[in-house]
Amino acid sequence: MPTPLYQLKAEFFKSLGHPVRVRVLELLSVREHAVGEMLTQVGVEPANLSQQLAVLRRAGLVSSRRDGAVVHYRLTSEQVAELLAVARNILTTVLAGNVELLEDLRADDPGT
Amino acid sequence: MPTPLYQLKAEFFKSLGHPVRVRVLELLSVREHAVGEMLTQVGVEPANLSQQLAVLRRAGLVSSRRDGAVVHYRLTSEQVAELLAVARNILTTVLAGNVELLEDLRADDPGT
DNA sequence: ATGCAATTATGAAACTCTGCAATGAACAAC
DNA sequence: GTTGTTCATTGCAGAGTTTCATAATTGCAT
Repeated sequence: MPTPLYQLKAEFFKSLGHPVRVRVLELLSVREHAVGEMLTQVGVEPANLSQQLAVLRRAGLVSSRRDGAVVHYRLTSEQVAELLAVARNILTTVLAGNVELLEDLRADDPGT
Repeated sequence: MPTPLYQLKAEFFKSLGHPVRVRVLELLSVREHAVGEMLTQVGVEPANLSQQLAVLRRAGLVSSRRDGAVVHYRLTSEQVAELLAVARNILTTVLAGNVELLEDLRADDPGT
């Protein structure tokens, strides 16, 4: 298997590796959103949000459409919502594992 | 929704955002692998591979087990394989979109 | 023209990556 | 038991990226 393919896949995941970008994708998983709408939900500077949106656009994950003064964003594929769902499941599993660890730690009295 | 949750999700995706780490996860999607095995498949310095494995371990995506001199790695959850599959699908969609763009470009003769 | 929405430009701080050197862990040979 | 070897991990430092704020710019409507 060619190396550049792994590079491509890695770039793909990198584009998801930012809290604002994750938040945006979750908003867009529900429905199309205007930039202004997202601004109030996400709570970052407009310029910052634009930069993160640009990353998602370059990755091909979202597309934008201008309607008068406002710009609307949407997912390019519903599969992105599915990806986020699977990721959430894994995170749940992993964190559940950590909770067990914490309980083990609590039960592990060093004094006895 | 609390901000640290998005931070957590972002960290999760970040841990997938490196070609070596993607490659490792794909190998482990098939079956458990020893570090030495992966070394020959991935083609990076041992120290480098160890670092990438450490990232995956800290993220809770893989677990390791020592068997004599060699260390074996496995996925902590089969769901990781599913995640990679969904990602591959999205990437296919996105790249197909790009191919169309390229064809459009080719058909777009600026001379006429 | 003026104002509002969104994007782009730029630069400083923070973080990631990777090779090299050093360290640790298991095991065989002596 | 300790010496030598192999397998794997950790520490460190430089080079390279990413992030985010401020400032400047573009696009559209009034």
